[in-house]
Amino acid sequence: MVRRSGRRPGNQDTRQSILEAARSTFAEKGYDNASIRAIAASAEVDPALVHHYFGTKEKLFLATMNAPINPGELIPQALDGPREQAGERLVRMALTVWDSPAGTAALAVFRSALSNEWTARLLREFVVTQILRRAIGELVTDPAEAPMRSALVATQIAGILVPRYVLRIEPLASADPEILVAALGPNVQRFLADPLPGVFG
Amino acid sequence: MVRRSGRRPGNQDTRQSILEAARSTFAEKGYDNASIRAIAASAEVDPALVHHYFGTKEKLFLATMNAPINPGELIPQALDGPREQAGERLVRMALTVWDSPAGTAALAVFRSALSNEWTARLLREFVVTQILRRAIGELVTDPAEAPMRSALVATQIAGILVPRYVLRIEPLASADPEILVAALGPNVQRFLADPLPGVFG
DNA sequence: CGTTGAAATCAACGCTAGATGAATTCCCGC
DNA sequence: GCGGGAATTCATCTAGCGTTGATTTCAACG
Repeated sequence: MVRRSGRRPGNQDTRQSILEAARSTFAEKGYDNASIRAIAASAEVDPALVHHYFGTKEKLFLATMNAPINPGELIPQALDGPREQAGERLVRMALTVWDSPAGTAALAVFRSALSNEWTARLLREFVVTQILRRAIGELVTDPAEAPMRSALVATQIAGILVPRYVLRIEPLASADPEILVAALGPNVQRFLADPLPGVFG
Repeated sequence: MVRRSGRRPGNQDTRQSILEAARSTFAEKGYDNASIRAIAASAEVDPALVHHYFGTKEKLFLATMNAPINPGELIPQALDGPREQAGERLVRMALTVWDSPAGTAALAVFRSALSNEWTARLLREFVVTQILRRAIGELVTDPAEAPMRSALVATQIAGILVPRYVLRIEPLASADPEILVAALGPNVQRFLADPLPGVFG
């Protein structure tokens, strides 16, 4: 029997609209403060339907993050190019991601990680294994210095993200991305490759 | 009859111990996730007593932050000294504050601000009026450039605080303060006074 | 048709939260 | 030594949460 009887899984845009409502609600309020009931209301749907589709709140969160976050394609772009401008490329990549729709999902993870334990673990593992080791680590020549230099680079990225997307402090929140690239790129570059007296040696 | 309710003999520094319990609990869990019941338990006190002393949860939070946060004395220290090392002094000051007991309160505000709306407003106003305008603004020569330069400096400070105190990512979390001063001081200095091509002009 | 089974809703459970007001106990000035 | 008021606790109230199971609706099939 190829086709079974019964109602076709019709109108699948309900599932999709729940996902979208979840993504924006999680991004806005973080994991804990985003209630399933609020998500359901935002999708104009019964709360129980959310469970029907996604099971638990954790699974809904993971489903929300699963689609948009896929660093596999972006990272090579950041690595490709002259070494002296790697700093600028990293900043530009971060801003591009966070200004895109996928950035909403990233913001959700980030905001949640700051107040919830298991989402924090999620973010930490993702950042360490995917971003720091895989991307930034490649750009640092001396392996012994890689952990500290990667962490310092992360410092710069977090430094933009928090004021610009989480706290929305002006003039950073509405600054043109290229201005931030010009401002922060050299600092990132310094952490990647310049000698750091007082830190190493 | 077993003595269950009623006034406790001696030791009426209860109010103070509630404040301390509140401060550390807020710092650890943020505003929303810190329950009055947990604070009361940590102070070995009935939850209703917390309300008796402080009214609402918001008022308790404000009372908790009121005492320790008083930047009036610190800021002159950061301003005093050679202009070329102002960046390092700012970083050192930030780390000193956050490593002190008062830093617990600051951490509470900061962590709360990342997931809660009204505490975010609280932090924004405090940062903008007290820190940015009053302190960092003094160090920037061109007034037209002050807002952006101050914000960029704030970027650097936030960049250390989040990984070091909120997320506790190594090796930043346990790095010696002077190492971070050496690493980040020059970046801050650049934002304070160096020409920023691509940002201004 | 009638059957089927997914979509969607309803009503409720158990839990935790902040808040309230009455009741109880004790300190302190008189 | 006594009475008022502050300190402390108790028992609740209300509201919202995630979750569950029963129930209803309805398009697609034989």
